[in-house]
Amino acid sequence: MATIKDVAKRAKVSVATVSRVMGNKEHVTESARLKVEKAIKELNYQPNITARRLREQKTKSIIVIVPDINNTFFPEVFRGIEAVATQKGYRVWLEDMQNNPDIEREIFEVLPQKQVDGIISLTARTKRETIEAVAKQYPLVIAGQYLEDSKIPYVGISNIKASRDAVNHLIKLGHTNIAHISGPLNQLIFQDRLKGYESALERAGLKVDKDLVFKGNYTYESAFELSTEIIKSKKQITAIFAANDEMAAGVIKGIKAAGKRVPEDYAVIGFDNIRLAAIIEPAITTINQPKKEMGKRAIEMLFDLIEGRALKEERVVLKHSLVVRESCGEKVRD
Amino acid sequence: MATIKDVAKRAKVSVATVSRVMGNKEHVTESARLKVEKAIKELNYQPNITARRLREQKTKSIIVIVPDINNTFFPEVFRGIEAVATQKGYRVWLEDMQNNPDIEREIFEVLPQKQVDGIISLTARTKRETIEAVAKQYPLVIAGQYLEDSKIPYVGISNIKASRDAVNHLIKLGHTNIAHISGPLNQLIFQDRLKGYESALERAGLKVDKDLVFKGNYTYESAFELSTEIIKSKKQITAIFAANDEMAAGVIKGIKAAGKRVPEDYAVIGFDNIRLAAIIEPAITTINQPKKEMGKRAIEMLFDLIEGRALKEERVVLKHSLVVRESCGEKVRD
DNA sequence: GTGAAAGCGCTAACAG
DNA sequence: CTGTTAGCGCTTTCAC
Repeated sequence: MATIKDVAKRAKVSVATVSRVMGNKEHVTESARLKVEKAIKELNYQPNITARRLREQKTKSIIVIVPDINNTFFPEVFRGIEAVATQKGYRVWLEDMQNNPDIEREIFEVLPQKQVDGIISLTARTKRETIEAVAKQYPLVIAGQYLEDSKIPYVGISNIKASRDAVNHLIKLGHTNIAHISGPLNQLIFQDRLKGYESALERAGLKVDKDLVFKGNYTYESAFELSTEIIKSKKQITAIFAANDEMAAGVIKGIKAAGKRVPEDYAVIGFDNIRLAAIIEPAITTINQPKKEMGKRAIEMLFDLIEGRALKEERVVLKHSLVVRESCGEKVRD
Repeated sequence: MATIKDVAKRAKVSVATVSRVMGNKEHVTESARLKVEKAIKELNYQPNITARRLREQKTKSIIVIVPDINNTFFPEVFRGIEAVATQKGYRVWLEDMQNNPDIEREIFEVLPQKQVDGIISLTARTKRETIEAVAKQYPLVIAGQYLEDSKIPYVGISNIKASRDAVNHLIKLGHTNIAHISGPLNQLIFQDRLKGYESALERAGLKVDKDLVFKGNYTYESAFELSTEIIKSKKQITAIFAANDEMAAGVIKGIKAAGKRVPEDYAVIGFDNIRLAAIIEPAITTINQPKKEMGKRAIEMLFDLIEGRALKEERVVLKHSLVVRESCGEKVRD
């Protein structure tokens, strides 16, 4: 591999001049620039980024932590992040926790060694102190999740409002006995989705019944198993609000496996609007989260942090929307 | 951040000694080692990996190129790769081509600048010369795909045999008019799957009919659209072999949308055994590829290459298996 | 067994 | 406008 010295020698200039040309700096005569560019091309020179990083004391790379790469929600956010980062010449490292809390803990613990310029976390399940500790060392933005009373900037949607919209949709369709399959309630967003559910019921004058809340762990499998309980319930459930699409898919599968129909026997509404929601049958009516946008905003905020600019907003709340498909009984073209 | 100098000063030794302790080298007295370790702990010292890389002329990182992160086949292979790589202290950089040939081309073209120790590609769609050129500069292993008559090492399964197994399953169930939805036939693995299909028919004494082959592009959407043609076909098709599960899911959706039933009107068999295959209805009977294993073997081969060891095998062929679910009419517990 | 010092390739401060 | 040079933090000779 040719180095900057080789280029300098060939172009008969100093390394400083070569460096200036590379960096598109001023104070270089046109003739010098031409000579350098010629030499670069002839030697097929690529600057050594490791050396550049060492010198500049920047890694030009960031880490994105995703809870589970198999839930397509996260890859979509990731793509939003990557698009912006790549454009700025940053590398993006993906840390997948494989939906495993142990791995998650470990990731956060070794994070300080990783030496990156910043971190975006699509999860906030880990102990608060651990995350805060990381945030002290690194620019950190959380996306899709958040920490209560924390200074850590985040971008997300209003989970309470969005859930209310979901449940209102069910109420408008005439349902009164609406169950909720929650995510893990140690995560604020799932607490919020539960709150939104309760608040929608209250506003409609319906009873909030603890027996109608089933605790999922946010996976497909967990909801599949809960379907049995839901069907057995004495509460005459006719509609289900699942806290994410994976779980919505899981209950639907379970309900059908038990010989019941969706939406005829049970209307089901989900949350996230992942790819799967449009594929399974019936296609899932759900709340759309602007995933790509979320990624973009997160990385933009991170760059503000990295480059020492003040954040315009510490908390960015994006718009969600209701996507009506088939699983609630209003068949609409997708 | 503390540097090696700070540690040396605090431990009252030279930086060389600190470096030796870090590297677990010999020729350090126990007392010196203890002093250094104490200082490291006290200063919470983390060696600067950028500096180390520059000095060692290694990046300790590799690139994994995936065609489409949304097809869960790839994340599963990726996890196999990552598990091994992380353990060895390597970082894995994911390049997602977003199922876009332009991006793919671009990725391969800029690859030389990326300065990594090695590359694993889960795709081989790009022009052969481009890939070969990359392989000249970098240790490169291809997984799940391959290049004909190329020296580039790869790990995969026998796509011909596996497809034959798939089609044989259909034949055993009594089908004689079996259609095939192929992937893009500029990719060898999809050519092979077509060959396996044809060979199974021939061996069974069935006619091979070009009109029974429908060209998909390996996405869900493409197969969804082809379903119309398949249904309209005059060939009395009763069974379909889709070259991957995404397309199997797509045809199934299309068939059902047209008011026909799977497996009663059309038996469908897929390929890959991705997560989706077990989720959609009917659950897809398919060929399992050992995805995680594939990733592991690929990264092990890559390390052999990086570290200059001779490869035990240039081409590793893993075992596939038939997974019987519902889409062919033999309902079996998953 | 240990330390001094060279040098990986680059950028930027400084001098001219 | 251009060149010389220090130095980023580390590992590894080479002396002692």
